[in-house]
Amino acid sequence: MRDPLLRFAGYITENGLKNTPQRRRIAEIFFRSGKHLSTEELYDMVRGPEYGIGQATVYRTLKLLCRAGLAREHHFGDLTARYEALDETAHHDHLICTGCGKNVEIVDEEIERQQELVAARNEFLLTSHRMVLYGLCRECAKKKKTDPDALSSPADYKLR
Amino acid sequence: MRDPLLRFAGYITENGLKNTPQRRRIAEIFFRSGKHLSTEELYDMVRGPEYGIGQATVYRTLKLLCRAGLAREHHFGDLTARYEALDETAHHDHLICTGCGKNVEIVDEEIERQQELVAARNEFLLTSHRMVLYGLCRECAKKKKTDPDALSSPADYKLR
DNA sequence: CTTGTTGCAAAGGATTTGCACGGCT
DNA sequence: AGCCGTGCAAATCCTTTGCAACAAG
Repeated sequence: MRDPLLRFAGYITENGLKNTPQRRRIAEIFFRSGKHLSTEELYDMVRGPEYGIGQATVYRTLKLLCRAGLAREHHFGDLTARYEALDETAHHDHLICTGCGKNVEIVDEEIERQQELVAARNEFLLTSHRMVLYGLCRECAKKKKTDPDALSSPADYKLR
Repeated sequence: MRDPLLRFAGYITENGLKNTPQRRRIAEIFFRSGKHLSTEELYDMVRGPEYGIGQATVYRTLKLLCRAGLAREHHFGDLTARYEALDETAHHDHLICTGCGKNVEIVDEEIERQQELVAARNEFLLTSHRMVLYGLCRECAKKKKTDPDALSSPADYKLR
């Protein structure tokens, strides 16, 4: 059962919850569209002329998806949370350009292996992790050479 | 010049800012005390009977410390920001127990090296990174075997 | 003196919650 | 019928900002 929508439906019934049209619509749009949406972005996508879905429901459903293990909450540089669909067959980390915000998904077997090792060394049973690399993409690095002030500094980017 | 307080003073003068008693006190307490304080915790430590320091000043000073490269903002599981002193001679990542909240600082040369590689492979100039491993420490893993409900699930922990 | 800094309180932004209503089961 | 879920608006929580008084350089 690979389809996240089905998995969501499964989670719902298994836990005595209810499969409402709002939840279906939110999940559907969430899984279909790109990654790393903020609640507000998703809210905007979800509410059509014929749908009157409330913000609160979006928040609640996103949390529910997290609880179901189908989504994950991120805090990158800004203060608003962003959610990404979680497909256990395709875990990944992030590489973010602090100049233009470009967000590349990465995976590195070697790092994953090493993480397990570090955890074991500390007598921890590793359940998950989160890794974000910050840097400048080629274009922004070049731009920076031309006009150093054109880009906000990495330090500033991480400020909030 | 290893002392962060001196470095802070240096940053202040170099940038035409002012070395006020509030800033001195906040920085002093921040660097002396443990890691990963929230603004509120620091605020409580900073305001003594004889000091009337405002919240806003604590927020502002913490930001300033980040800008000076002497502190770093973190968002672990909760929604409030936590700050940690940054000593460039001792970068580290985190290993957190989702059972009891234990927070172990870790460094792994191999991982650091590999991160550079991954960035380079994507034509990124790496400036910094952040990595948090989540798991269960030995005690909590044991506890979980005895009474699985005694601990909040990792998923819940990460919810917010 | 000039300009940055502070404290307070008000403003802001994101997320949660109380509550009455509506809809599954 | 009973209970969960929804929408709305009010409430919270954390953080930022405007402003007048103040203090460092």
